Amino acid sequence: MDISFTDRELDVMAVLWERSSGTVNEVRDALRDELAYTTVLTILRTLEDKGFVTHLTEGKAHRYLPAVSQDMAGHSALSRVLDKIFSGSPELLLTQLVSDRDLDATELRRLRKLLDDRLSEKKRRS
Amino acid sequence: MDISFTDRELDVMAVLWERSSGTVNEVRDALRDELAYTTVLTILRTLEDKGFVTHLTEGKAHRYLPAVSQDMAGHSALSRVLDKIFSGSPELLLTQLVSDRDLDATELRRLRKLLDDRLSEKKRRS
DNA sequence: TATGATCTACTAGAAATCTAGTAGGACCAA
DNA sequence: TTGGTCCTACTAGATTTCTAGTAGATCATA
Repeated sequence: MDISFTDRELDVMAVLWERSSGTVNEVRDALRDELAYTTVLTILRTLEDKGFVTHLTEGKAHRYLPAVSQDMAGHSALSRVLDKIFSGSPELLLTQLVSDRDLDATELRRLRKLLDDRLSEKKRRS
Repeated sequence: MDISFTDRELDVMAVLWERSSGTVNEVRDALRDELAYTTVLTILRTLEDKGFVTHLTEGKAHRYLPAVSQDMAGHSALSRVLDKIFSGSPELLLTQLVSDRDLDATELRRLRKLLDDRLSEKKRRS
């Protein structure tokens, strides 16, 4: 299954993931750009059509919830970026990541630890 | 400057990056999907309109070249993915990366070395 | 020189995207 | 009970994306 969002849809999903759920107004307020109420509603309905969000009824309004996790979306997005832009090379991607954000030493060490843990876990299992 | 491609455009850019340049036919042959010659031409012209590729004239045909580097495109794509999907957290992104691809120990060590290098470079400069 | 192959330029149509307006229902306050 | 407010459902227009066809130029070759 391929999960992919248009730019606007991604803006909205980011809000829903961040706060776990949201009404039209909550999403609207959280968005950077000033969009009409109905515009945000339309985007949410489109996302619901595509199966990426669901909603509950809350009073007379709807509360929208993500129907796909950040992990799933991240998986799709990352594979696309990795394959098409970084020629499938995780090193290239990581290089870009650390230089882009100019990560500080603490952060770099955290990342390294992450790899260490992964390595020892791998060793243990083999 | 924000660099972003539609799905099809990205397919084409991936080909151009990989082989440094390409005629319509070369690109067409390299694409997974079977597209009409004129379809590929149209995509290249759109990309040229947007300033993402240029072309040279080669005989009666055109040879298209990327006008934006993989690095630049990668920077844009990664920031978007990082911000919107991984909440700006490089750890989350790296976690996804290593688990997605189930990288082997060699690869993991390579990535760790990359971080080590970056760390010592940082130390040296401070 | 006529013909076929190849290439670009132009055109086009369907679908998706992005934005927002209007209608109408429900609810609350005066 | 009427008027305002807030919400969804429906509708709609402009733009972009995706795909590809047609026309016309150019070049090689028979």
